[in-house]
Amino acid sequence: MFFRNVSIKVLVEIKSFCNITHVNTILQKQTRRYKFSCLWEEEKKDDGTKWKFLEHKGPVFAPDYEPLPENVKFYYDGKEMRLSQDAEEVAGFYARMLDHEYTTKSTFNNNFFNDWRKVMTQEETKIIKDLSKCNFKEMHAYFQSVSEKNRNRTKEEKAALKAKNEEIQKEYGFCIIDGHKEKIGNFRIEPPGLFRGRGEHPKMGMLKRRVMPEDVLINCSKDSNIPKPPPGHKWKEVKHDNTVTWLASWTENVQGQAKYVMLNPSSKLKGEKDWQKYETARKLHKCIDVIRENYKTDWKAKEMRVRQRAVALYFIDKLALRAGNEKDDDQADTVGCCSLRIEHIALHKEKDGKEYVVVFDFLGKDSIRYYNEVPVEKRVFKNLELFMENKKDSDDLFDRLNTQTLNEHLKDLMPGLTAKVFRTYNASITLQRQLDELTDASASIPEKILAYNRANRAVAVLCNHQRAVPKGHSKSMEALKEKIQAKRDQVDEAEEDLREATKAAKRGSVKEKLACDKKKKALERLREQLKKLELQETDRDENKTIALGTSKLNYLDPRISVAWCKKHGVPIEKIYNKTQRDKFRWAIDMAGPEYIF
DNA sequence: CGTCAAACTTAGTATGCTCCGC
DNA sequence: GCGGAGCATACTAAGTTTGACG
Repeated sequence: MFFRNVSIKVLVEIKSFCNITHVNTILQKQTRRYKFSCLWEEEKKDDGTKWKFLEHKGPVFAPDYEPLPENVKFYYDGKEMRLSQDAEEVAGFYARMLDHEYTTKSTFNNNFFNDWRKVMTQEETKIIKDLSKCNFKEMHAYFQSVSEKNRNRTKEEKAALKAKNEEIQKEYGFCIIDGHKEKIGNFRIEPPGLFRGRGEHPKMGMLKRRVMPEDVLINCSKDSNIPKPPPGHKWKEVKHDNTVTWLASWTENVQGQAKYVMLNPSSKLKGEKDWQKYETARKLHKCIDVIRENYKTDWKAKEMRVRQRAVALYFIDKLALRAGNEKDDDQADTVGCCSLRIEHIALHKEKDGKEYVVVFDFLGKDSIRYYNEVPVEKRVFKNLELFMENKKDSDDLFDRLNTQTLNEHLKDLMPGLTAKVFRTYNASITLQRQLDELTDASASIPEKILAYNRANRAVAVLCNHQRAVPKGHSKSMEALKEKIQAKRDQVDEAEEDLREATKAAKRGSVKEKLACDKKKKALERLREQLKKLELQETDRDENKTIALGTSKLNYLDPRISVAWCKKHGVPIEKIYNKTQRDKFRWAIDMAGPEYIF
């Protein structure tokens, strides 16, 4: 807080004699900080407007389809067949995925074949009636050879390509919003292809149509340079809605959902929103005890609706479960807290020596499995038994509860409180507590970084952030183990060397003494290297199925990390990479050396 | 009140790139 | 220089929340 106030004061002075848009780089950075702080300290205008001026060049469209070379053939029922351009393009989407697991699934194949036939000519549909008679192998091989060629591009080709991309980025990748140039997050329209849902998605394999300018809505200021559609085309509509933050949008055909072009997380607009999110979490910290008392009392409520709400909230708080909205059956069957079904939990009066254990086993967001054995209070256990009475496996556990009513209740407990705030809050406070517990102030920097990663990992475990085991993990572990052994041998050798040298130095001249010193240093260096390797081993193995990135990016208040770095003399670059530093610039600029909770 | 969809955040994976040991 | 592991980035699917509508 101290730092922040000083900076603001100083910056107000700077601002008083500077034109913000024309100061030099250093001042610009300072000015931005000023503007951030200022906007956040002031009551923001509460009229829902997100900007006053917005100008951009519109999105970048996917490149046109390039027909296959003549010699790449498609065969149906053993016979060569020339496909129409549209049919060929869609066939190509499938051919690319031939060695992917998707193409072994009947849902994927049926959906693809169905949609493929829709783009065929009438003659083609008359012939192509059975996917299993289609031979895409030449097409597949062709695409493989193309990507192989791309991989083997010369340095010059690569540089040229990079330059071209940068050109596009420069032109389309930025917008002007309220006098500032800001990076756009996704300025490229999604190219056509086959829909790849996660988990058992009923729509997997469906054709994702090519998006045309005629599908695209543009949002910008009336008085800005309105983006031009590609030659010969028109936008669907140009609007000037300053209550939203998107620059362009279109409706995707598979699920009928809107897609948006929005700003990069480094932008002020997104940064402010992020900051607000963590401020709400801090507010929750101030009343969490009351809220916990409150839901514990409600475990005894007369109304079943209230009891269910109280138990659900307990899970959300204790286990960091997601809210769990209802889903349609044209999506993968996944659940969160409110949508848990009887089949997703099992009750054990006693399990592995613990009393009142609830076993959770369900698929959550992205069809990631959540498995957890949790001892709970007796009262919670009894309530769950009650909720499960006379129900089928496929019935809702909380049949009197949904996310809307839960969030309405939360809003009454604290303004701005919703179910997901608990996830943010518990993640951030876990980080802070773990950092305090795991960091040894006298440890080396690599050891401190290991401590940070462990704290980060505790949060990832809490939030159930998982990833596939990296390909070749066990192999790379073995290699690392070998390296460690080799280093150990080196250390032993160096120790022996030093012993000899010490002996020589005792009776020897200046020259021998110097040699001895050198050996000492060499040994030190080797020991350092060994330690580093050993730390790396622990870190990597503990990490194999846990994804740290998601929590770091979305759940951990960056001010905690920044404060920890300052307190322990760890350079911020050791914790955050470039992208992350850009996103968290507001915290890096503002945070003092003290924690936030 | 329930339903729907708009708008925005959160999520894992594919791909590209860098850096390290050989 | 070379190859490959691992990191960074791009991509886009899948969530949450809110507010309009009937």
